[in-house]
Amino acid sequence: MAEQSNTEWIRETLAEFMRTTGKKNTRQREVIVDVFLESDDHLTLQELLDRVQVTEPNVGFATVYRTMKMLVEAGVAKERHFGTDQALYELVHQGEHHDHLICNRCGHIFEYEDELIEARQEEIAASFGMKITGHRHELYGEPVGDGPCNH
Amino acid sequence: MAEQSNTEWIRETLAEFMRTTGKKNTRQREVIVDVFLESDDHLTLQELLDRVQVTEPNVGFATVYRTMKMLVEAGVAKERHFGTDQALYELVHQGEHHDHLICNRCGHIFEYEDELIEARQEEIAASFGMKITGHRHELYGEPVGDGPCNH
DNA sequence: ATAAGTGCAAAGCATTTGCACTGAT
DNA sequence: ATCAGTGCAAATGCTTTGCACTTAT
Repeated sequence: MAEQSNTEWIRETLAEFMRTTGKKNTRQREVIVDVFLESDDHLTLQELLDRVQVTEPNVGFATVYRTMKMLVEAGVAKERHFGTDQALYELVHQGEHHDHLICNRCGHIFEYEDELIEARQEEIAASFGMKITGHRHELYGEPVGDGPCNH
Repeated sequence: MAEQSNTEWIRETLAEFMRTTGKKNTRQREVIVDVFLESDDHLTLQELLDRVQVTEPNVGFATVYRTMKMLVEAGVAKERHFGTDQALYELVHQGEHHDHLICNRCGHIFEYEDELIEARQEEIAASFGMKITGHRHELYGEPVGDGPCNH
């Protein structure tokens, strides 16, 4: 299945990164990576820590913090900031790119991909003599009706 | 000129807001608003404070902080967060909307408006049964050539 | 008079770091 | 043996707030 192969890709990419940069394999990092891989969601450091501590109660916040930074550096995780000042971490899916639509009512995060917008961004940048190295596109909204949302 | 009339619009909108919500006019607020209006730029609270203190050395950080929050509430200022965790404030221009392209090399902030993207966002939201209440679109990039940029 | 505003300093809070100890290679 | 990793607690950095005093209405 696709999910399985992305997990494989992440593990391999990370292993390669760690080999190249001389990082060591530790029990803590293994657990953190496992927890992160198991949840295809947007998690705060605290949520990650809580889940890690189920297996390894002694792991500290700083270790999760540093490990997630490493995953971002290795290119297998992304750090996001939606409205709040708390960082959220999400898995990178090989070769994919997506942006986010956040429901104001329940906090649900939708993901979307749009070629048209991506292309348009490049044109805009070019019109200023620039090329894009990164971007951030977040939509905030609410359900069209006004019942409670079922996201 | 157009800039003059936007200043008028801001002053009137703000006066109306203050009247309606029972806020008082103070010397501090006048100076802060003047400083903010004079600079059509993206300013941190500290930068605003520095400029305010040229005229009114006793004004404190908290007053600038609270005044800018009020301006945002009144709809005449916007608070932005580009990359750093420091808030930047910018003037609202009546009836206008724009997004930003930030130069990684020199920090210059370009502003752009794109109907096509705006429309596309609505379509995307609609495809999830949502309507947009707000959005955030930031492009980060660098000059096409590799000389130093002259922004 | 009275309710809002101000300035200061302290509190919040998420993030980041210094350091002595532990553990992987 | 060596050097990276860990856990803790303390330090940051920006933002926010409590409080006693001041000022606009």
